[in-house]
Amino acid sequence: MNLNLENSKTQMRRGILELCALSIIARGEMYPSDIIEEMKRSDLLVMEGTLYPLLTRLKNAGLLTYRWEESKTGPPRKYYALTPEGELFKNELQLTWQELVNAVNSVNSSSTTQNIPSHE
Amino acid sequence: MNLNLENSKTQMRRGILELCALSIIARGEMYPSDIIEEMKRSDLLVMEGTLYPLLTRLKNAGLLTYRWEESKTGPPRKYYALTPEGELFKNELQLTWQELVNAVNSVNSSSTTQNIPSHE
DNA sequence: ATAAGGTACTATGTTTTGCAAGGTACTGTA
DNA sequence: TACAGTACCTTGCAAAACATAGTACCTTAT
Repeated sequence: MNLNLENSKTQMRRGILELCALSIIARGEMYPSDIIEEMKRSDLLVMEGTLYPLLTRLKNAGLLTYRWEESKTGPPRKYYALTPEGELFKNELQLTWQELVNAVNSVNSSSTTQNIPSHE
Repeated sequence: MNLNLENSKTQMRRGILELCALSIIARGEMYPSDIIEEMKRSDLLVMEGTLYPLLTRLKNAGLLTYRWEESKTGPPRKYYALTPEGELFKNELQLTWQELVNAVNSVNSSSTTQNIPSHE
């Protein structure tokens, strides 16, 4: 039951990666190493062992498709793209994310003013 | 392997509740039903079965303390308050949260401009 | 006194997911 | 053939949210 910052960060990442992967792929076809690079660029570290199962889940849910493409520097790559359903779901997730941000801001902002002076 | 909005919402909530609970308690002593009410007010639904174990974890980690207080309308209540360590940890979590928000915004914002015209 | 109903706290089992670690397979070079 | 690099995949573990059920205390009514 380790309660440290690293662990909390991991917990916060949950459910966010789904949205971020969809958002990044929405820019255009991408293969996993590209996606990892893009996330790194935004200070969102992702492990291979996280991303591959995630992409498989999204593909099985009909939100992504992929095509194989040969590479000159190694084995062939899976280039992912959004399906129409994926586009819809991405938009819903963005809305959900925005609502969550608002909720957290709301909880945190009211902490400064409220000190509830007790009658005395 | 259900991939629906409700599930994604739940996953996004993860790790946030810890921060929100600390933030709410930071306003002053609270007992669990109060906290649930406060969160509901900010559109952050929490189940009893989630909050009670969470508070226990935070207390065992030395971030919270509590005292019993009698109630006129039912059994005694556990009023929680932050320890100095809890205050510190709350601040760290807020920073972590802000970094995450920035990262997600960064990923989502660049989706409009980037279309990477390929050389041809 | 006892029963009923509400409030508050606790415990158990399931599910999901991030991550670490390890594995497979294709490519080019020495 | 051996190797290094790239890319993809799988397995097992741990943490946490939730549903559900249960315990305990208090007040009120019969």
